[in-house]
Parts: sequence; C-alpha cells; structure tokens
Amino acid sequence: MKIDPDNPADLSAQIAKAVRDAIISGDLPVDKRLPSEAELAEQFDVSRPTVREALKRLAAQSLIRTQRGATGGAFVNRLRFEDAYGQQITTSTLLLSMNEVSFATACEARYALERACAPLSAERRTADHLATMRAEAHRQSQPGLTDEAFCASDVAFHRALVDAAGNPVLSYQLAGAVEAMQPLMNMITFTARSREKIVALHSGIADALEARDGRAADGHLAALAAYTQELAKDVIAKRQAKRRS
Amino acid sequence: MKIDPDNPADLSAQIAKAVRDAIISGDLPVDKRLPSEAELAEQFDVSRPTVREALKRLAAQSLIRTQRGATGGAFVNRLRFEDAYGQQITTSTLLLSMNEVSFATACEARYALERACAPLSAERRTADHLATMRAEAHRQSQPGLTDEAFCASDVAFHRALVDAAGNPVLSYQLAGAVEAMQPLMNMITFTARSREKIVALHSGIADALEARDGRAADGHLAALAAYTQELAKDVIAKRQAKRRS
DNA sequence: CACAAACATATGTCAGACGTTTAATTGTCT
DNA sequence: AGACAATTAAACGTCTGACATATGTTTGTG
Repeated sequence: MKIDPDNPADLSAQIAKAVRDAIISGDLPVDKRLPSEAELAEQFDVSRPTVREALKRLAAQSLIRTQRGATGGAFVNRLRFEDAYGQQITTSTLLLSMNEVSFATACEARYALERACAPLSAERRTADHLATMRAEAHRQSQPGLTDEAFCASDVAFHRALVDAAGNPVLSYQLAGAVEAMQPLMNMITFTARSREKIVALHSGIADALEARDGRAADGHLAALAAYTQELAKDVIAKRQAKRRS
Repeated sequence: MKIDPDNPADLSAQIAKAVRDAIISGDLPVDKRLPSEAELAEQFDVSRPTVREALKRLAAQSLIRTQRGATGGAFVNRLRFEDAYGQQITTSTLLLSMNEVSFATACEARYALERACAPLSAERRTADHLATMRAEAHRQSQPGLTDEAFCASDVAFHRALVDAAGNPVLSYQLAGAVEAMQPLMNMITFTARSREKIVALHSGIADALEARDGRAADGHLAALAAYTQELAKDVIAKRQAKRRS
C-alpha cells in the first residue's frame, strides 16, 4: 500500500485511493480481509476516525463490506452486477436531472442502446423473457392504469427486452439508461390513443422476438423511438402554449 | 429530512441515504449548502464523527463537495459527465475483473453498443472527430508501437467514434464499456498482420463517417467485432496448448 | 479610505473511551 | 469423552472533547 505525503488535507481521501488502487490492481483479491482499523491507522500514521472515513468512502462504492465481531473487519467485496445496477441508476438519474439533458437527447440514447441489443435478444430470448414482455404489454392495455404504473410497466418491458440479450455486461450498461428515463417519461401524460399505439408496438416487438426476427424488432423499436419523441414534442409544445396564455 | 429509527447499526449509512434521497428528489438543489456538521449531528441526534462518515460516503459518489473555512461546509455537487465517467470506468473494470466475464461477452457488449451510435456518428461527426480518428489510425500503423500503446490508441479511436454521435448520455454510457475493455485487450498480442487488418478497418470506419454512410460504418464495426473475437479465440487456444505441453 | 490584525465559523484531525457483536476458548456437568 | 454453557478477546460502531487549519468578516489603525 502507498504512503501519504505530509499534505494534511484530505487524508481520508488519499487512504481511500490507496486502498482502491490496491483493489483495482488485484493486490487485494476478493474476500481478502483488510487489516483492522487500528492496524491501518498505525500503518498510515493517522488516527482511527480518519481510517474509518476512508473505509466509508469505499463502502459507498460497494468496494468493501464490513463485519462486526471477533473475526470481523473490512473485506474486499465481490462487486455484483446488482450492486452496480443501483449505482448506475443513481448516477444516471442525477446526471439527467442536474445537467438539463433534453428529453430528446436522453430518449435518443436510450433507444439507440436498446436497438443495439435487439438482434441479440431475438437470437437468445427464452420463453420466460417472452412471457414477461407479453404480461407487461397486457398490463399496459388495462384502462385504469395510472401514468406512473404505465411507465413502471414500460420499464419492466424494456428491461426484459434487454435481459433477453443474455449479456450481463449489456444489461448492466443499459439499466441506468432505461431506468433513469422513468422520471422524464412520467412527465408525459399518455392519452388512451397513445397508449394503444405503444402497446401495439410492444406486441410487435414481442412477436418479432418470438419469430427470432431481429430486423423486425429493430424496426418496431425505431418506430417506438420516433413516436415517443413525437409525443414529447407535443407535450412540450402544449405546455409552452399554456404558458403564453 | 428523514429521521432514523432507534436501530443503532449503520447510523452513518442511514443518514447518507436520507441526504441522498433529498438530493435525488430535488429537495436539495445544486449548490445548496447543507447544515454544518454540528447542526446535522444535532438534527439526527448523533455525534459529529457519525455525520462525517455519512458525508464521506456521499463525497465518494461525487454527490457533495466540501469547503473549509468560515463560509465553508458541504454543498450539493453538480454531477458532471467527467466525474461520472470515472466512476463508470472504475465500476465497469471491477465488474469485469471480479466476475469472470469472458472476453467474448465483454467484447460483444462493447461492439453492440458502438454499433448503436454508428448511424448517429455518421450524421453528426465533425472534422475534429475525423482528424482524431485518422491520427489514431496512423499511430496504430507505426511499427515500433507496444501492445499497450496500440490498445490505448484503439481506445482513443473508439472514444472519438462514440463522441462523434454528439450525445453526452451515450458517451457516458459507453465510456465504461470501452475503457474497461482495455485490460482485457492488453492480454492479446497483436501481430503485425492483425494490426494491419485492424488499421484497415479503422480507416474504413473513418472513410464511412466522412461520407456520412452509417450503414458502411456499421458493417466495418461488425467485421472488427468478428475479427477481434477470432483473434481472442486464437490467443486463448494457443495459451491452452502451451499449458498442456 | 486603505490596509492590516483580530475574530468567528466550519471543516480536518486526533486521542481516549465505552458499548455491542461475534467467534473462539475455557470450564463444567453428564 | 463429549456436549453444552460461561467467559474472554477481537473488532467494529459510536460518543465526547479537544486542537489545528482555512477562510470570510469585522474591527481597528494609519
């Protein structure tokens, strides 16, 4: 592990970086127990609270986990895809909400990524994936559904589409893009007519995947992207008109 | 802000979650100053070190920044794309190295994502993007280049390809996928012959983008994906043969 | 009025202590 | 001897109080 210069600022950040680098480089393998907080404090020549702050930084990134008790301590954590999903979604959501990313930009990114896995999904989809997509499409056709529930079901549908590609790396990368869109989607009110069209496109996607026709699925996704953009444009135009009046 | 139950475990994690939720929901806008550590400690009825550990967790995710001095304190941070890149790359790298993700899976994901932005890049590429890609392709054709330098140049080339799509959300999502591949790519030794072919494909991609031909760019990317997989298969086969002998 | 010194505030760090959790050890009883 | 209960030890989680340092504001003086 590295040493810190005499720079008395950000000691905990420096220690966190040293440990993080050791983990990334593989010097600290998965499930390896770190020295106890007292030992680390002695090693780095800092106090125990400073070490603790460093460890909390790493815990926030799911790089380590801690256990209490006699054989406890901090252990290098095996980063699981599910843990990474959560972080990705938080980061993506904040990026979209804090940087004035337009709906058009976010939407374009989302559908571009989804279309990337359409051919793989068509090739590898299981009956399970198809069943999930059919069920969500059916739920979306129910009349009493709130906008929030409709959007949540939409996310579930597209999540199944992505997972059908059978590539966990792809699923991880797309989880943020799809889920972070939900707050933006919720801003669009879906009329009965627009829901009908969306459900029809969803069914078309499911049909295409069932037939293992990646090209058809891609076509439906492109149509869905165009239609979503159109809906958003209408909503924004109406909102501006209302503001003028 | 929320309160904590009397659960005396993970107090700092609970406080971090409460503040994080307030930021995500928008209750705490960008650049808003949080109460001082002492005030937070009183609010949550915990000690100052506990509050500090919570704040360090948030700082690790770039959700807040801290400033010392009279008007200092913790401020809600505007999450910038560059900050998010770094986290994404770290997370992606660890995911790949800790979960025994095969080269084939990672490679498939990477090229699927890149092909997703090929049409957009063809439409929007600037002269700058083209120049970068040409320069990297030329560097890759130099004979004395190490494998590491070749791979680094490869990353830069593909980074330019992705950025040419002009969609920061896409760039953010793909940064992790492309950069996290580098350690895996470094394991492959590129012969003079294979480099020649890769450079030819890179040049083809640049040509296609110059002609604003998204379909051609996609075709070259598909060929590049197939060739990379083939190279990797050879390397792995040779390595296993050597192990048997 | 300009500039320098003192002050107030807030974070960064340290030292020492106590409580709690958990596993290993020890001791006793059958 | 073996099984179960009590003790012990290690480590994290938290608290209290303190000092150091950075920085903006105020005050005082030439």
